[in-house]
Amino acid sequence: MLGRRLPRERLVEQDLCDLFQTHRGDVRLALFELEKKGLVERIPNRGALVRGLTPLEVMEIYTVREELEVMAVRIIPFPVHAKDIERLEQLQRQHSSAVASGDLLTVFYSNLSFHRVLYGLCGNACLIETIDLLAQKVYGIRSYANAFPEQLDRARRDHLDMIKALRGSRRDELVALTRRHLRPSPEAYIKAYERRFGKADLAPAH
Amino acid sequence: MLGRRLPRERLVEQDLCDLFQTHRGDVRLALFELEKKGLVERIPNRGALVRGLTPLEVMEIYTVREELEVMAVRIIPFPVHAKDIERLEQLQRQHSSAVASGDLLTVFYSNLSFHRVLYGLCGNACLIETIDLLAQKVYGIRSYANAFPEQLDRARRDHLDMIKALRGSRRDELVALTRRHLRPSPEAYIKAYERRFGKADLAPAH
DNA sequence: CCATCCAAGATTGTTTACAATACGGTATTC
DNA sequence: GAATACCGTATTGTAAACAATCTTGGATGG
Repeated sequence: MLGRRLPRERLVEQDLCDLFQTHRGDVRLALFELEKKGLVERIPNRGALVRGLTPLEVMEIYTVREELEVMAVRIIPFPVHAKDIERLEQLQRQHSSAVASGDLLTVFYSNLSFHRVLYGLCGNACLIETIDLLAQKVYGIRSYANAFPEQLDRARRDHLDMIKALRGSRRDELVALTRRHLRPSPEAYIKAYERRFGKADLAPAH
Repeated sequence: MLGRRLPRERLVEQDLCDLFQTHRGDVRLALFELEKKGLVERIPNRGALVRGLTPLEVMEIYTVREELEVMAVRIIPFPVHAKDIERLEQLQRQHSSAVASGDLLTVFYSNLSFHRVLYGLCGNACLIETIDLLAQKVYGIRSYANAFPEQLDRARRDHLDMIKALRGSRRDELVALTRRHLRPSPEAYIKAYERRFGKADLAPAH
């Protein structure tokens, strides 16, 4: 999620055991799980590698994400309890100061919490979980969008606007903000991808 | 999915090793995976049990399923290729004859294939995968709906109507059919649940 | 009679060792 | 000189043994 591990990089089980101070059983479990999430590619008897996403995959994931996140904000019961708004504002402040100080790890986590709480308001546990799952699939491309400070700042302002819309129970505005908020990430990734590999390549990454 | 294993039934690793002729490593992997899907509950150091779904969970899952399946049929490119229609008809015939002969295992699998091919037409791999994931979460409640032959027959007729709508490129009709097709399963489950435990109980299953 | 404690058994979690497989380089053959 | 066979190494996949934990049943004491 921070762009430290690059696509096609090998993930050797024993190395990960040393790194995370655990045994191969758990590392194995994690690798299989990450494979299911699409973040890791596993080749039998050969090992695991970091998996890159093609622009096509990214677009498809974001299409579904948009549908689900819009669905979530559509079913949030209005008006939202003041306590929930406060919780969001608190996370937003945390996110905001992390953006200001350039602490990308905290940016990542506070942004995550913000959205979890926001979508959590919808009350449908399955929907929340599914939104989370899809977000995880594209963790790896966040580092592209977050490379530009202006993108981070725009996200910060989106959050503020979302809180305002929530407070005023303006659902349509919230839906529009949700859609807008999702756009830049895939766009930044696809642009970066095309700069590197050219426009034609839409085949799965190997 | 066939109702052989009942909620709260224990799943002992060694027993499953014997049953599936494999070693504990793989059984362990499977149990963790099933836990993530919500079909199995794991208690650390104590073991795994078959997990029951509450009516609330079932309703939530079906709400999201409906959204996604409707999304899928909305983006299917029309007209559908004749070859794809034929493939669906073939699976529908298989399903139909399994219903007639009461072969529930084949009913299950041919129904699964039918829907996979149908939603596969939408072309969005992530959407297809997510629909599949949610379907898996409610595999366990199918045995309730399938207990009544008239339900099986209704499903059979739905499939025929869907094929007709596909052939005629009537999208709105397909959407309506998709919604209708999803209704009976959760209803049958919730009715059976209430008969057994009473209406008030909406807490998570233990 | 009830609560508590303890020990035996069952089960999961971890470690280790070993087997199977795939890759890369070197020698061999034509 | 090129293709191929071979072998050592690195890594994954499997098996077995061991340790940790929990449950159960009965004994003990109040």
